[in-house]
Amino acid sequence: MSPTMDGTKQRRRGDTRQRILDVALELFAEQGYEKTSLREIAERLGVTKAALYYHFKTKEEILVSLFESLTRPMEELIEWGRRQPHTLETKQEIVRRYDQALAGAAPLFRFMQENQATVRELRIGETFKQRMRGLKDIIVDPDATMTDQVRCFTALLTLHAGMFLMQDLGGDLEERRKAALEVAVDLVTQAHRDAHAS
Amino acid sequence: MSPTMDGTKQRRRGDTRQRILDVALELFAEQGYEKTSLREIAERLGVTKAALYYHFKTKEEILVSLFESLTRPMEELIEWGRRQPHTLETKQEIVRRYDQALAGAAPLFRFMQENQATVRELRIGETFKQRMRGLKDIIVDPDATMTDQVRCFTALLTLHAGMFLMQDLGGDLEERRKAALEVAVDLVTQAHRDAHAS
Amino acid sequence: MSPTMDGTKQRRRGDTRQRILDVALELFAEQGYEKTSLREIAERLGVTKAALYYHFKTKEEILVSLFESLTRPMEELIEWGRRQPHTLETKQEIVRRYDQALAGAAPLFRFMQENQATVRELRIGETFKQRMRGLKDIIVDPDATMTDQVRCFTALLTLHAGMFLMQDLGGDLEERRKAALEVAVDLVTQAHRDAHAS
Amino acid sequence: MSPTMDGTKQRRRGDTRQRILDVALELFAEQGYEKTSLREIAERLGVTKAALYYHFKTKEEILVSLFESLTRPMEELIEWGRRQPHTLETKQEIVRRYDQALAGAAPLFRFMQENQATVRELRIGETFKQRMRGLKDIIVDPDATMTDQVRCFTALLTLHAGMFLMQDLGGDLEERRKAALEVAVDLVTQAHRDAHAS
DNA sequence: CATGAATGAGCGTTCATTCAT
DNA sequence: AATGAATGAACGCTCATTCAT
Repeated sequence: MSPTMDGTKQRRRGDTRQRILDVALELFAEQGYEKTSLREIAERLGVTKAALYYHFKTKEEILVSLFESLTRPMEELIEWGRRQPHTLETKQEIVRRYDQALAGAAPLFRFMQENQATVRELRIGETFKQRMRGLKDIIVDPDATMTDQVRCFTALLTLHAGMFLMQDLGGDLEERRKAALEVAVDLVTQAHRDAHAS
Repeated sequence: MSPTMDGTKQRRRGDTRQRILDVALELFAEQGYEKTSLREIAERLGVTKAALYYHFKTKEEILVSLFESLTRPMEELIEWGRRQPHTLETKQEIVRRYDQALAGAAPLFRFMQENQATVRELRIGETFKQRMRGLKDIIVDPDATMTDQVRCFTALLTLHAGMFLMQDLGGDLEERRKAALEVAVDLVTQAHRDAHAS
Repeated sequence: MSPTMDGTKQRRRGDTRQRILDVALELFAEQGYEKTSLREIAERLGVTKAALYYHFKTKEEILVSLFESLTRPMEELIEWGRRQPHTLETKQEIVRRYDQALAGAAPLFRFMQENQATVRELRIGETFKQRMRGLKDIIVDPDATMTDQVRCFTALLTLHAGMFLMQDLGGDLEERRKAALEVAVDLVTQAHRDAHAS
Repeated sequence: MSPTMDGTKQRRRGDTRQRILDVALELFAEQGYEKTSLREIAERLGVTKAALYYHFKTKEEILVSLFESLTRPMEELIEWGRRQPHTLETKQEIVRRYDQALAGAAPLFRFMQENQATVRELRIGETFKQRMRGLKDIIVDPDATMTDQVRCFTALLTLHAGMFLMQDLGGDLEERRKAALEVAVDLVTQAHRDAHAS
């Protein structure tokens, strides 16, 4: 009965923590945070609730852990953006890279979008808000008119919507994402040109 | 003991139902649907939980009632839009009027936006989805390119964002709303022109 | 708008009390006492719960009233039986008449049978027990062997069973009742003969 | 802190599930199913309501569990009976053994008898009905006259009555049971003889 | 590394009942 | 003769969390 036996069960040794995260993300995204109980997560994994508490101190910590690992790219993007000159090219590149970051952690972002009320009261709420502010500061020119500021903000929104909300437009996901990216780049470009017009 | 006596208690006779709706909307918008308990609503009103059940069959019914009464203008807008020719002017007018509808029921729309995961599982979820689809069908030209379809969809999003999400842009609410409306109209216009270019 | 107008509503004037009893009996028999709520009774009648309280002091009183009016024949039967000589013919006649009494208030007796646990804690519980004891004293000879006493008791049971429990035996209700009556008479007769054998 | 310490608390380790069943049966039989609340059961055990839910999914499941474990002998009896020839001796033996089965789970059977209305709506209702049908099919000859079929059915009833209903006949329980058994055997015998008379 | 057993707080809901009108 | 509005108590159930083993 060595623990290294590669039976279906034993093979999983040590990655329980990751499996918890996987299942939790799936369920959080599907049903929301409050409607997903630890019992449900545990059952789907074939372990007991208490096992979850070996790996995480609270339910919220599971979410924090998911958030931190999955939004690393977004954080790096902001850091990168901060060091760039505020040129049009930078802004366009930010938009393109943010689109990538979104796609890379789609379930989490979907969750964040659909559970805003919940997230607001959680530790990650403020963190996320700051990230969005960081992004905004890069692509929004503070001297621009309010209208152009809105355009830039909307650009970010469009990317989110392209991933999660525009199913009614038909076409497949990739097509919609591509179009959304185009619109987003367009908005940022337009805002930039307005601001730097002679 | 005339019913017009303005005693703190007697004055309230008969309007309990409306007071429940008021308090519920306030709390739903503030904390979310699941985190708002009937106990909380009742306590804030100075009645017992059971009293709520005299006026509404379930917790969900309170929300349904709020939804139905507060989205009437949106419904009427869609009906009006359907009867109009699909001209640019109509689309612009829809956007303007939708902005009005949003402003008139801001707390509810904020609630809908921040509790999407919850709403999706509730009766009003599907209804709301259909409404949004209805709006989309009016301002989105089905023959347009995907990019222009996204532009129209984004226009609607921008209005929502103008009300709830753009606080970081500074300025006051009215300023942001005006700018958002401008961007929205612009997006719809651009999409329309693309589609009807020679 | 005279109250004597024979509109569907107005015609019922004054017999609401009886209509409550009718509906209550139907529901009590169908679903049991505890599972039948006053709300349900009121709704089915198209009145409010409070109206029930105009006619009856408590839920239990509705049942008491049903019981008292529907078991009058049983009471009279016992009074009659007490005045008769304890002959075989009397006993047989008691069985026959009890069969009639049962048939005349079948829903109530079904209710009593299926809700014994509940009835035991209600006011009518003791009353009913005394009635059964009264019946027993007439058809059971106190000097008889225990076996013969059981036979007589079983005779009564058989009648109940004939009305409510023997559906699995096939045939129609009348056929089963006739057979049950025959068996009951038979049991009483056998008990009597045993006791009076030389 | 050895688990064999006979402290009032420690001794109980691991048998909570059984203690729940014991207390539940006692209360269900005494007061009925609906009038017995989980709070009551928990309090009597010195645990919280939630503890019950660790061991059973629902209140109904407690009853199902009681039913299944306590009616095993009845089930085995039916299986045995089905494999026997349909002789008089078999039928008599079934009656005797059923008497034993009843005595072995008296509180449960008393509960089933006194809560028929409730049981009918529960999962065990149909199961129990099928069991009774199974028993009936063994001791009731389908070709017999309705009267003889009723006799056989009555035989089973008599056994039930002997355990629960015949307290008014005086004597002690054992005496009544013996007499009831005698009457039951007699009824079955009589039915069999009628059917197989030349 | 994980389980078994349990808790305390709370939830949405239902009920019989009351009472001023 | 009946309603509208409300209550207090209870119910079955679920949850995140704890802790000895």
